[in-house]
Amino acid sequence: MVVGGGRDHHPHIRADGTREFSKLRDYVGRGVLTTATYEARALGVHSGMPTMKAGKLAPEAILLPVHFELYRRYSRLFKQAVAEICPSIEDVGIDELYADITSLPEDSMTIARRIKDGVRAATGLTCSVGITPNKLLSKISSDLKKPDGVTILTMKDLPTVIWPLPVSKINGIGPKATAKLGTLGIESIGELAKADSAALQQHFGPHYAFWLTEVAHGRDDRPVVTSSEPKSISRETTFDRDLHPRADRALLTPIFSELCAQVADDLRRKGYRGRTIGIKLRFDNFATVTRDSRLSSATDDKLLIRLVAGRCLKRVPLERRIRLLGVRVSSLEPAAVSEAHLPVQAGLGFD
DNA sequence: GCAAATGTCGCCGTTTGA
DNA sequence: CGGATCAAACGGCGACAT
Repeated sequence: MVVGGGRDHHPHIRADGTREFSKLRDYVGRGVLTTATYEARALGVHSGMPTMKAGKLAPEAILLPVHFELYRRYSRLFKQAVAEICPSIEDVGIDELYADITSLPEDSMTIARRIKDGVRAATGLTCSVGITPNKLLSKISSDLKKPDGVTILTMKDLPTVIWPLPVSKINGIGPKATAKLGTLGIESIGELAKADSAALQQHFGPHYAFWLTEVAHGRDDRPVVTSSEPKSISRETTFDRDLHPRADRALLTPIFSELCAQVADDLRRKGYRGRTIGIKLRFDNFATVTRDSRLSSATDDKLLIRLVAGRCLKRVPLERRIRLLGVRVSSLEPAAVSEAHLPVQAGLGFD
């Protein structure tokens, strides 16, 4: 079974009230998978994979639609349950968190048990836990035994447990860095730990080279950050088909305006205004461009956002069909602080 | 061919403002 | 008043994450 797809494909309700789910092989569209069961993963399917491509690997898999409201509800329950046990928690997306448990008196295994029991009681779900000296190692460890696992490490375990792993297991080493390290003959974290410092600097620059060496030795002093303010709020959409900037203008314009309205609405609901308006385009060849424009004061007004976003769009050479359009507002400030009712300084006009 | 949505961060070249 | 200089701000983009 897999979850994802894109757009709204919902189970068909039969006459007797039972539900008929769609098969992955029947999917048509440009969506990607949000996740997949371990059975589907065994066939080479994984989250982020284009749904069409997954359909070729696992045609018999059942395709479920995404239910973000439900996931958010369970995310809240899960985090509340852990918060009952752990004093300091950092949010990392919808299904992960870091907790600083330095101050807890119990031993690591007891804490892991309490967390897992608490999460199960609150949600009915299992989770996997890594308990180690820092965030870097905990992130790797929590992934080692899945599902429903516990991994407890100290620095002594580094050579035997961490060093054999591929460098891509390190949070922050993605596909590009992994490939580049591979060309240098560095595949495992252990190989990275003993890699020649000068060679690393040569290829990655002094800053990133230093970081690579630090993380390869399991060193990480980042604190658990318990609160943060958003830096930007955005909306974007991928079209069912690539749209021509002029021939499909009648389709693009209302989508563009709707994205602006949604961003404005998100800003208001979350209590922010922003000074920088930006757009994002992705063309049929998957090349992505962005354009930003800064205002003299922060706004959450959809018409002003639309006006400025429209000016950004005029700065992009439109020689290809467009597959994605996005609108972003950044340089955020709390709406309470910004002067709510100053006269708007820009002239308004429709294009 | 087939590649979402949302967000953060760092780098770098250019612009701007003392 | 015209440059030179330097730091901060801005804007674009790539990499990475869930």
